[in-house]
Amino acid sequence: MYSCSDHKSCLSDALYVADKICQKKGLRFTPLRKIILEMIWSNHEPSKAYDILDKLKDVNLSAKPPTVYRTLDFLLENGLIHKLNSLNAYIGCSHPLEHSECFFLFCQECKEIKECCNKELAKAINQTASNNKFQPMNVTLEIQGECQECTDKARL
Amino acid sequence: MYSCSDHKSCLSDALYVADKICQKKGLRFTPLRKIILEMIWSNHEPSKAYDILDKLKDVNLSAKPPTVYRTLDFLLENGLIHKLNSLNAYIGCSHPLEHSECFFLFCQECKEIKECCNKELAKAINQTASNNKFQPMNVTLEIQGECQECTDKARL
DNA sequence: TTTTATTATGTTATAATATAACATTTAAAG
DNA sequence: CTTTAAATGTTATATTATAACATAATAAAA
Repeated sequence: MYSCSDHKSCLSDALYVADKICQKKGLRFTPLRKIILEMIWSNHEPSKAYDILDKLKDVNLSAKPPTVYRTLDFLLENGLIHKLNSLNAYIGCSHPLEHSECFFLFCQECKEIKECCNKELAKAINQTASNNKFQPMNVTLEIQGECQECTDKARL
Repeated sequence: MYSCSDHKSCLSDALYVADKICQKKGLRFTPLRKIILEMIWSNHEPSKAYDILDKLKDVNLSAKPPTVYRTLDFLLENGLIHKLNSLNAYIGCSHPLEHSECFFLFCQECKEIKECCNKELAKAINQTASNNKFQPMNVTLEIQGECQECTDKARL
């Protein structure tokens, strides 16, 4: 799905923005937080907590689940990553702080995630909630399917 | 959130429809499947797999996780229940077979779920997918927040 | 600059959710 | 019937996540 011509810049941009945000909010972007965010941004696929833990053990032999989950919580709380509930996995946020409602397209073929934020859709969701006299606080919208590239490949 | 004046009829309707659907599809609506669907429909709150297992043990002492998960899989596959990914819980489908895309409102206060299916919203989602050249196959839309009744109560 | 408070991380243990693999039973089809 | 297929039983284990308490590192106050 992704055609980022230079993934290194996806990664470095994400780290740069994360650092900025932490500075602005007076939060500490510690080495642990940085390395885990780096791992999550190593590609555009969702990362599983225990896979992160395994990688982390290469660096820190004594890493344990709470090490990872605490860091994921920090990153989630500060909008630097998202949790994909339908996959029990985590993905870097491609535009932290810019909005609150993010939607996800997950290609079951190439396993890549695309974060797509669309005001029309957000509006439609809020309208639906409103029609039901419901005050939305947290929206999970995850669309699984197949991206164009994979559909094209399958046709060959 | 719910004001079903007579919940017994929610339950009996659901069981009746499930039975009909199984007949139509040539599937067996066994006692186990029926009792678990009944448990799920005992209220409008999401049911957790291990809570179902605990209840099931009252009836069948030797019930074990696969007993429950297999039955949940059957009910899911045949559109009789939905899984709420953001809660790791299950809820009865309020209109099996009538459509494929169901959205959920979950009130964090009263814990009730409302299934809300809205063509406009489904259209907006498909449009978003289409704009991203993406073929949707499975949509998870779960809105957590507060229902009117609970908001009103809090104001008193 | 030392002390104190706060935040982050380490560590042990366990909870909660879910599935694999194989055995047995039950019901359906021939 | 009896053979086959579907459902359920059973044992074991995988996967995901958190509670609770100990220690270390940093920041703030004195």
